[in-house]
Amino acid sequence: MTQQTEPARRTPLNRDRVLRAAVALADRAGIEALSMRSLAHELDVVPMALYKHVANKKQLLDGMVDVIVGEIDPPAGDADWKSAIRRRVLSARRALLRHSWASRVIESRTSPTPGVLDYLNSIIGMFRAGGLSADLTHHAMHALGSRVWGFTQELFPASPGPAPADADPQALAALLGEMAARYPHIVEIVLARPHDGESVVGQGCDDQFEFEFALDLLLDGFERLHRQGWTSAERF
Amino acid sequence: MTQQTEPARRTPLNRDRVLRAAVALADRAGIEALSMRSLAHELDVVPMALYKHVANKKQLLDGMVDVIVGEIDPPAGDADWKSAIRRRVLSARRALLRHSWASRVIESRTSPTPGVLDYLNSIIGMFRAGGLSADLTHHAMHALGSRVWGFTQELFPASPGPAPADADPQALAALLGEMAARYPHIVEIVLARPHDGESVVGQGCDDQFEFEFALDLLLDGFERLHRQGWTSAERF
DNA sequence: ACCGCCGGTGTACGCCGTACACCTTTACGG
DNA sequence: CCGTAAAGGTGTACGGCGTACACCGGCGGT
Repeated sequence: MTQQTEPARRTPLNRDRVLRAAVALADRAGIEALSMRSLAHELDVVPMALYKHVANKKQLLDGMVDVIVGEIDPPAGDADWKSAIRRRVLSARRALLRHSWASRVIESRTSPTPGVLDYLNSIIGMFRAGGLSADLTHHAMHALGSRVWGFTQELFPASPGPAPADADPQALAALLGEMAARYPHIVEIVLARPHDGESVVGQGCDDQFEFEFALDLLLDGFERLHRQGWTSAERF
Repeated sequence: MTQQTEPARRTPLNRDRVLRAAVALADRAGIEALSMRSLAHELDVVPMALYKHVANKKQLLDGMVDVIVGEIDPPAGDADWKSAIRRRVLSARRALLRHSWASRVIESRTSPTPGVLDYLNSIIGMFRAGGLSADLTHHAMHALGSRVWGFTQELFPASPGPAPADADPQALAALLGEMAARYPHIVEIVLARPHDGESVVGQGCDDQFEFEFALDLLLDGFERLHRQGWTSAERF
């Protein structure tokens, strides 16, 4: 028989399948569990096979970034520049939140990929279309920083100390006491959720609110500067 | 002779010497060249010796962060909250700029060290001393994000494409042309330095200016919200 | 005189990324 | 129809990493 009885022939790999599998694996097992070997195993292939489709691991990560960037909604034509940019950035945020590893990978990339450049180019274009000067737009992009991607560096990646979901509440309260003695301002701030829930530990912050708060503060600032015809030459 | 003729006995290691050597090595050779092995070699010691002084590499990096945080100037008592915070943050920036790897390490740390907590606590205290509510301060800290450390995620870590210090200007100009065709807005922005130097490629941005621009935009925003008695409950 | 501990050693394990030579399958031009 | 060359997958191997674990010399305290 010329046909192999084996379950047909594996459909051959290609760059796209590799990238998608990498994204899926990182989603499921975490970015630190993504190695060329583990990815190859996932694809039922020997590690070196991957190198026929991506040059090296850096390029793999770059490709994964572009996959995620491709999930960001295209700009919506209507609306003023401010809310158009706001919407787009929040869309980027949703994409990044779907892949919790993505922000860390974007941070660590050392040279921009075409997809990244496309996105940045288009955001800049939205500022310009809104009438902001190239000068102001330049500084606005810097001011946004990683916020154009919809994320901010978390100051407290998790609650400090051991995970909150362990140990008896006795010890937990004691720990909070220690914290309050040593870092009174931090504790006060962490507990500062205006009214409602008075759970002992502030159950974390509303990240979405925090993000929009800062984003709006910046966008409003840009708008104000734009209206008053600001140029960077003013501060000689 | 009971005395060894060898150059006496090596003064024994301790945690502090290890951390300082690690910082020095990272400064000199880059953070990616810092391994337990290379650090041990630097200290004329076998790799495993380090583990008598730091639990593992994560803790080594945490310790290095605390060394850098220790370089940040203490708060200066005089002056209003805004300029006091401004000064402190810019001092943090100077410390981080002295150790170019530090921002990346701070970003990647997963749980805060005592030194980090001290610093954040004191910044928060400065907001509170200025009269800002715990609520507003909370959001202000989030809005600052990594900017309390004096750095911002760079959008273009270097100029895109190959390093600028190579190849003939002919090819470089052609590359710029391609860029301008594909990413017109980016190119316009990059070249938008108000008057002076008209070098072909914008020779990079004035990072210090960009940082202060964004920092002041945020601080001014906080001040405005403070003056008008803003609380987060407003946006129900 | 002894013991215990502290700091430094040596060996080894299991990961990692990837260079390189090899083999199979497929596509195509003569 | 065949020969060949490319494309895609394999196997082996190397050097590097973090670190577990057993060990050992010398010093201080009893």
